[in-house]
Amino acid sequence: MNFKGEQPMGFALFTSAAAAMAAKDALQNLMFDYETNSVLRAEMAKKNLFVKRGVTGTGAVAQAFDQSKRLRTAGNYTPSHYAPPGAYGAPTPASWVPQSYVPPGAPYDPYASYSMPSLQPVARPVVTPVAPAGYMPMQNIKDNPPCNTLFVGNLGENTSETELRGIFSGQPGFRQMKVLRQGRSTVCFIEFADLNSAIAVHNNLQGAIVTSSDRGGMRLQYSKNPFGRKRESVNNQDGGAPGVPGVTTSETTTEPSSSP
DNA sequence: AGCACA
Repeated sequence: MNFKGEQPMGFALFTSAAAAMAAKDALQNLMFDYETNSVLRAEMAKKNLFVKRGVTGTGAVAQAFDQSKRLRTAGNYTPSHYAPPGAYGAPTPASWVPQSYVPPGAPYDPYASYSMPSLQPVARPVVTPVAPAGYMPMQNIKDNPPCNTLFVGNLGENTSETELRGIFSGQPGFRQMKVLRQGRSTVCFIEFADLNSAIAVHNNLQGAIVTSSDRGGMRLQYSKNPFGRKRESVNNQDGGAPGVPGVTTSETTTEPSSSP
């Protein structure tokens, strides 16, 4: 290899430790330069990336700081502002780094207005109160019941299919993707192997920025018509009788052959 | 603010 000791490196912040580990495994040993046979090596960082959101509004570019450097330079550092690390697993006290910094009076929750009553209590990543780099706040007003296929909206007309594929094809459970051009906007369908994979991506990549799109973050919804699911006739065993579906009261129960 | 393909 050409590099000796001085190798380029980078850090990426994920919405949850689980998501970070999934990405790490997905990208591990990925060959990113076929000419030099350069292979990507991914590790969990020793410290969490501290991300500060720009103050100027929607177009502001997020800036990332090394948490350790920030701790060194921070003036009045009040640990009382830090919340317990929630679902990140019990960290050893020695290596514990404050995870959820809540700016006093300015809590920021990109998923604040998002609620899905029909969602089953599946493990959702703890929402980071500060937007990660590369994400935009995204309102997801109307959504469909969770299924294994995601609908991607808020994509500009010249959104690169290659970029979308790069974003989604590495996600756990990814099956296939279809891009649909609709005049001045683009939509995209992604099928996953199972419901949980779709839910994870729906939550983790909500509002993620697609560079080739000119509309900021993408909107992730569950598809109305999942991949490969034909509209199947539901269990209608009552022969299509209108009104009350076959309610069986104790009085009307018929014995098969009570007569001689 | 837009849901195709089987």
